[in-house]
Amino acid sequence: MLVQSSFLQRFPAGLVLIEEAEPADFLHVVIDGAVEMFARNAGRETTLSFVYPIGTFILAAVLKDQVNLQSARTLERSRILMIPAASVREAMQADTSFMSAIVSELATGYRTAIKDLKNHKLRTGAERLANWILRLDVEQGGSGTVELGVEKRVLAARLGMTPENLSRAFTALKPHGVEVRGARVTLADPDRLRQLAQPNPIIDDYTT
Amino acid sequence: MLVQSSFLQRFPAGLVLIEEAEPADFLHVVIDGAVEMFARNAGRETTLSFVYPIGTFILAAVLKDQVNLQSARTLERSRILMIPAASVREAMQADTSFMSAIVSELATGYRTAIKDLKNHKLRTGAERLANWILRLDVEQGGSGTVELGVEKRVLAARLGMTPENLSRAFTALKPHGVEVRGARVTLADPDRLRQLAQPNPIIDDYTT
DNA sequence: CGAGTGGCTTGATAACCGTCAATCGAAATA
DNA sequence: TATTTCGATTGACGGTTATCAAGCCACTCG
Repeated sequence: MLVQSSFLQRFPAGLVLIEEAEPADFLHVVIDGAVEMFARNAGRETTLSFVYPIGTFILAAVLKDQVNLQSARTLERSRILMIPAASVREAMQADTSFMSAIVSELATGYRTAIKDLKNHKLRTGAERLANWILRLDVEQGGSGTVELGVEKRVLAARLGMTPENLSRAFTALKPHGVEVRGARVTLADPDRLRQLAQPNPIIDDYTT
Repeated sequence: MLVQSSFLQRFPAGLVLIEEAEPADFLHVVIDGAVEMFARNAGRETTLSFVYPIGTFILAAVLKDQVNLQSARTLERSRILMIPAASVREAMQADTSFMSAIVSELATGYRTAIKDLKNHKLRTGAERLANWILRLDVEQGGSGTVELGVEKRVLAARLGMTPENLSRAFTALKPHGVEVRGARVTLADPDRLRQLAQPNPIIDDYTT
């Protein structure tokens, strides 16, 4: 029933999929590509998260039948599964294991948001960047060579700073063994960077 | 079963109930009093939220059987209902309507965290304070006279600033009709304050 | 090849915020 | 009443970040 009512859509890069303050009509599942969640207020804009396969967005708004708190745009060509909000709510009531999965997904998202809040309230921009790089290094095999994966201005918004400030943050990390060439970052001395970053398992979403 | 295994405890003011990075053994329900959720990192500390009756805390950690991301301390004498984590998880699987309630509570908490993140990334300290006061005014009847309800240094941590900076933020709001005397704030011209604050229903948790 | 484009970087400046130190003031205590 | 205490405030200063402007660089396209 869920699958019957939903449909798979292709979108080009840079397309706005949903707008904040609008009703959450569909639960979105990223099958392929990448999506940026962002929000605006009083002329300012910030990026709240990236969603990669297989990830969902605006689940909470769908469940509460409320408006989106965030907008979403594709970062690249993407395939998105769109499931009508009402179908999600019905399926949840009909299928306990599905509801259980939703609880798990919601709890994880909630905890990630809390971590992000701590990241922003308890760290400077350079520290957030250092931890971002260290996480990427772990995710990419710990070779000491890291691909940023997104444009720097997008990364800046994700880290809660301006592109100018991101440049300066990279410069500040240079004495700690961080070299940047385009989208590729090399770590001469990960331990020294770790000393600055002080990665914390209850803020940063990776182990070791 | 839930009620059988759980117990109601009284705590004095200022007592730490749970510590971050420790396993979530009990779901906590604030029956009476007030609780401050806070977190530390690298010598810094910040307050993430206040919990008043009837509110819960560390629900997500309990459900995922993981460690707390936040610490909790009482702001005043409080009565807390403590429910063993395993009981919560069992009851959830046994009772669909209970699980449904958990979904709702999780989704609300998730959305509140996102709002808070937007509040911090998209506003200055003075703007956050202005919106905080306007929300209190609405909650307290819209009379233009507002009780802060917590010590200023606690409020400062909640708003993500130092006590010194909170003092200066109050001073900055003076030209917008905000007068402070101790814990009581009076709004000479709420509309002028609103013009500065630009309250936004998808950031601030109140409706006009 | 050359001009244009867009992302990135750098510099100058100002706004914002944190830290340290001193002081104020109200409430509790002797 | 005098004193102590502690939260709140103020001033000075430095660190952090945003803004504005200019320049750099790689890539695209004519």
